[in-house]
Amino acid sequence: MNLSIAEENYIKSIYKLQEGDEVVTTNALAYELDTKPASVTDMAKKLNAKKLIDYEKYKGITLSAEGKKAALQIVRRHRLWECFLVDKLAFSWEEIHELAEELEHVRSEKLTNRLSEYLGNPVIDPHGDPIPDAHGKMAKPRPQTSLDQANAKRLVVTAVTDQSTALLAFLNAKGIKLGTQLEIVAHYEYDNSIEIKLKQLPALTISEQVAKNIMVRPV
Amino acid sequence: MNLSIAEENYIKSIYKLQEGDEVVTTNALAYELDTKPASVTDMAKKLNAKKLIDYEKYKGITLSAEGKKAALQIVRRHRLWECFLVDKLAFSWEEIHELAEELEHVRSEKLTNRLSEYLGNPVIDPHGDPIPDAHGKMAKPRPQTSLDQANAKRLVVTAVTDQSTALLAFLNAKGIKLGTQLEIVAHYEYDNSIEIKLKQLPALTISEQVAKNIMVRPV
DNA sequence: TTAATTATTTAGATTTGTCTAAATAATATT
DNA sequence: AATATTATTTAGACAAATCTAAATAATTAA
Ligand SMILES: [Mn+2]
Ligand SMILES: [Mn+2]
Ligand SMILES: [Mn+2]
Ligand SMILES: [Mn+2]
Repeated sequence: MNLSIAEENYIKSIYKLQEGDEVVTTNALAYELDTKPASVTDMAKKLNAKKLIDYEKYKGITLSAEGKKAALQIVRRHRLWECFLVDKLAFSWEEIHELAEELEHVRSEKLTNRLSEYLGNPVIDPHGDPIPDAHGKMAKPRPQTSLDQANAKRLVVTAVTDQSTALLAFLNAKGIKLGTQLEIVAHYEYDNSIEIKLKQLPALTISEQVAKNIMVRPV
Repeated sequence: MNLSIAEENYIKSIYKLQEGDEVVTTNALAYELDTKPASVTDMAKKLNAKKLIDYEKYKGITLSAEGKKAALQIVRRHRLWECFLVDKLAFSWEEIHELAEELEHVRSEKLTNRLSEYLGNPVIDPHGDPIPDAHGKMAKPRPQTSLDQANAKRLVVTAVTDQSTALLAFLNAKGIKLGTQLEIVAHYEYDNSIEIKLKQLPALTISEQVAKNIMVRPV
């Protein structure tokens, strides 16, 4: 099955929006891909014909087994290139997504596997997301919660769910990265903002929106 | 000026066929790009409108100053990725062209320059071709001739002009690579084949076609 | 349960890059 | 110089991916 770049981007976005087994709606996919619902309907028909998704008029989209396999390969390439850019070329985590969005479309298993090997077969990418192996198997992520719902006091940052440059740049500015340890000092009921403290730094208050996108686990 | 992948491939092929200042013909470009002359005419009109080439009906194609600049950037990316694949991922020289053909279209100056730095700012690629720097400047290639026209006896391989997998695989099999030293043992007038001797190896005879594509210089 | 709203699909158009077949221009041959 | 051959361009078509505007289905609210 030879996929175009556009088809690959659709498959990957469907995978992302599925999160388990939820049906993906036309509008959600259009928003995610920054395109129009009419375009999504067109592509849905095509991917359905290619048996990469299950799609019926008005009933939403899910990946077929084959589509899921394809998605995992694309995600693998995306995340490996992100590792390369950070580990080898010293990019920072807010610059890499865009570049990986293009590099992921170079479809060579040999290249992908060599790259993985060269990087030491990493299992998480610079944003804390797991990297599928050559067979599409992914390490189950260790239990983690978003910072706004954490109940333990002492936490470590394990991932960031929103990968927009804006959020990542904000976290950079505040010294928050993967592995950063922090303590919750206070919850403010008024706007659900949270005061946290990083080692060696003065406490700072972050908005609910930020807290929702930082994943953490205890100690 | 934002170029599509197709436009970049055209620009690069025109650059390749120009070799100095020769006018590139419609048919030659069609052959090089494995497409049809009619398609070349269409694209020529477009690139001319974008001022990347000079083109007049029936008068052939040359790159404009801007087109040449664009070409050098693409060539730079192509050859840097080839270096990466060989030096870091242990690919051999006959496997890399195809992959670089895709990687070259990731248009990020920052990525390109970081990659160059990471590789130690190489000035020749795995096929012996010079790599333009960030400003498009290329080391002038040291004087070299094709093996079939060399008159010195003791020679060193400096480049390979035909980058087809077939030729490169042949050279691999015979132990000929960049930097290989060889001696010309005999010219056979009948078919212009050449007998050569590599250190520690029995002499071998290569066809005129092969000899034409191996570039060498004395000692 | 009808009416209003929202979501989705269809119809028809557009852009990009390609093609085939036919027409025309340039070049080579007699 | 006329003719044959080759090179190039044009005309018209097509596939992929997108869009806008209109139609229709599904959902929600009254
Ligand atoms: Mn992408
Ligand atoms: Mn990532
Ligand atoms: Mn290319
Ligand atoms: Mn090369």
